[in-house]
Amino acid sequence: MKNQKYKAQQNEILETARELFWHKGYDGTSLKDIASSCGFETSNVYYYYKNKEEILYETLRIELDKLVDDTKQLEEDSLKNPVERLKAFIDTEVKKHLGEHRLQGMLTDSELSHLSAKHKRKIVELRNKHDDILSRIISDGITQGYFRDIDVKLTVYTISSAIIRSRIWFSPTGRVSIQEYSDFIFQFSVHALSLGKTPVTSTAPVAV
Amino acid sequence: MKNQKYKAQQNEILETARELFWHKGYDGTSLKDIASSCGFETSNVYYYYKNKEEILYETLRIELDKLVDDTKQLEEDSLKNPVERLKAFIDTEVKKHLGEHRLQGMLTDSELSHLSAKHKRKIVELRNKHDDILSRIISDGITQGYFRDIDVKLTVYTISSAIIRSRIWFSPTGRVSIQEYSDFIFQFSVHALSLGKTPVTSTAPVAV
Amino acid sequence: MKNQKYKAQQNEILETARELFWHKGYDGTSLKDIASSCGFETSNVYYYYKNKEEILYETLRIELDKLVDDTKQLEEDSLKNPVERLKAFIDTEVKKHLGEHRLQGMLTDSELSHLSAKHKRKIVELRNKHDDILSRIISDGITQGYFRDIDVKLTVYTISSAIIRSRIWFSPTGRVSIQEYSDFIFQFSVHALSLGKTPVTSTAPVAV
Amino acid sequence: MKNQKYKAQQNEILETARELFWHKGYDGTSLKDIASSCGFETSNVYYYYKNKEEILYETLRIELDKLVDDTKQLEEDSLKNPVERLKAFIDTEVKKHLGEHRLQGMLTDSELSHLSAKHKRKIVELRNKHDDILSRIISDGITQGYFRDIDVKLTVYTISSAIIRSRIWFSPTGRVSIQEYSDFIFQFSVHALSLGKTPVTSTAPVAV
DNA sequence: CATGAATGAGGTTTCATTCAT
DNA sequence: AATGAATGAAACCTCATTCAT
Repeated sequence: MKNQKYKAQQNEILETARELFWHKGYDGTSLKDIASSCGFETSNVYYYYKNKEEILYETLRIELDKLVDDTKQLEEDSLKNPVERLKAFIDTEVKKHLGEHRLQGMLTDSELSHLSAKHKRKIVELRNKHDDILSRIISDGITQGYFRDIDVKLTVYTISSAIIRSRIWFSPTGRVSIQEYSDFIFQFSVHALSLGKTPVTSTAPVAV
Repeated sequence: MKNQKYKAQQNEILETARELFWHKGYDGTSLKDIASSCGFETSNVYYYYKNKEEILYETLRIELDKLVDDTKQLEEDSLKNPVERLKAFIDTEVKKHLGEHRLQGMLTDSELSHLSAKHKRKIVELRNKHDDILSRIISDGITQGYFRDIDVKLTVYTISSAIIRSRIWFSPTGRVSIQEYSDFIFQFSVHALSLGKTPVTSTAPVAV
Repeated sequence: MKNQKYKAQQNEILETARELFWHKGYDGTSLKDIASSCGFETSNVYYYYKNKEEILYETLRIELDKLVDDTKQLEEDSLKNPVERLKAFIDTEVKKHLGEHRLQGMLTDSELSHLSAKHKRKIVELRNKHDDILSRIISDGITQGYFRDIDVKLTVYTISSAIIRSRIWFSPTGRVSIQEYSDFIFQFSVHALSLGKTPVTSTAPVAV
Repeated sequence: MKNQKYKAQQNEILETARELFWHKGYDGTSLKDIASSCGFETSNVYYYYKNKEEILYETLRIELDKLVDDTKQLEEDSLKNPVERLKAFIDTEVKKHLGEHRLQGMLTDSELSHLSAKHKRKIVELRNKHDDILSRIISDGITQGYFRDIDVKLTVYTISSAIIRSRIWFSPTGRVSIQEYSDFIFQFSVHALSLGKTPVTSTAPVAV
């Protein structure tokens, strides 16, 4: 049975790898990069992980596990109304993606090809489970009359894209705080989902 | 002076490289991959390009040049109203990203690190120029009373993210056509930018 | 289409590899060993062969092809009587195994496990084809009354073993010439296959 | 002074190593393979042996010691006549090579190169001692008129080869039992050593 | 205009070995 | 008596790049 120090080292490797994979991509990150960042030699990585692919898999799995965990309570429609659930969902996600322990949403896409068939299946499954949570919020909102009748899948993709890509341009030292950006995405989405006719038209400018 | 055939070959390499860079990333794409796809030997690539980095640079430069070209006419505020300009912008972009000659939006982010300092500066400059076009449309829309008062930069990022990431989940054989998705993004954005109070609230459900 | 120099280089690698595999085994031979013996760098080997396994396969395949080729004419029972065919077979084999271009019989056994499934099948097939030639000679000899009724398969194995293992102890500078050893094996075998009752018994010593 | 448990562990390592060396060769067997098969960690092997080479040496030494032990009584010419001694020798050897505790005759050849100079000398010495036992049986047989006048050394090599290589094709589940094969080799050899003129000629077929 | 041939750096991985515990 | 943790050498292999032809 592996003790605490072993698990701690595994964790450090994972954290380091995640950060590096994010910045330089899977192919662009060498095990030497990872090992050096951890302060030991390349070969020692193999004491903790079978190979590079396993590190990628663990990275992705843990990320998605956490994501699903943090949002799964929002699935229960009884708790709150869909608007509040949407707000909570976006808030959780944005903070996950931009906060201290940033999630590397991008990994989920381009790096999937490096996974073994079995691992890929597992990861896609988790990703779908996560998407389903947002889907449910949107469709509940439509059914219960909070949102207009809109394509649920496209909506999920659009909102997710905005959150995931925020990682690219968001700067912790910038003008906008994480909370402000979270609020922005929520407001943007909620306006987009608003009931009623298209509020602006291209032919007749609407006065203030 | 290089003749036409030379340029044609350069172009084929570039097109091929772009496609491969997109699918497998810069690090995941070898010059042999590119050469093989073009039907000749690796060493021949060096007759057309100095090195791999130059191919990446050209790939990015041309992409962004085209993007800027295709959208720069929308900058002139006199032509049409901002709503129409937004529609045209989104339409052009979505088609660029999802159509036959897909743009590799992703390149613009993670692959920048592979460029030399000089090349990086040039690419970032172009990207900013492109972002400015959308910025201008949004801010014109606000000034002229078409859109509500909203953070322009965040809006630009959000809309761009939705478009760029569409590449990841969009399937040409799927249920949704490119035109439909373009329309969806436009409607989504235009709702989000709509004037008036927040159309839904979390406390009072709006009846059907 | 690969030209002559390419094929010549491939051949040199193969010859070198064969010699090294024989002396040090497959696992004990590094590609650097092979490359160094050929006078170039390790990486250049990959210009000629896909990987190490392919070199092993080619080594074995060519050897066995040659063996089968050289002995297949002996299969035709019409030509000569089985005793002469046995003599010719043994002579060919011994010379193949001990002569200038020594065949590496040992490879056929222990190194099979390093081959891919497809390659292994091919090699075993060739080896069986070769064994069949000797089998046919023995069984023809029995049928035609030259040899006593003896287990054909065990006989084939026993004679083959003597020939193959000669590689281990035979010294070109030693007391015995290749021809003498070939004659010895033939005489030994022919006595062993002789008709009649067991010529010596353990209970009654046979006087001179 | 090392106690019994220590020696028992040493022995288990040796037995395991012997089996693995045989199946995969010295280079193809890792200390981890050996340790895992014994049920403990790699580093623990070093508590019992100085290094890998020592394990190989001990493996070979013990094998040959046992071989010599088991056959040395056959050396005394007074005991039985040479034919019976040959039968006993072959029987012992075949059973050693094919029985439960199979001897790894092959090791004696290709793996010698991994030994230090001192160890190599010792092993070759033991091998020669073993060969001498068979030599003595054959030469006694010739002197006492049991066998025809034949090259003793070549005979020893030929019979040994048949026995050693049996390991390669013999299958415990096959058609032939160990005892049957032992008898076969004995009969084959005894025929080969039989007195009298060559019992078959290539010119005049001998009728049944 | 293109290939042939080679190299050297670097990547992933394995493995014998060590040393502290 | 055995494990934990780490290392360094070396293995296989890939790849960008070069240069002669």
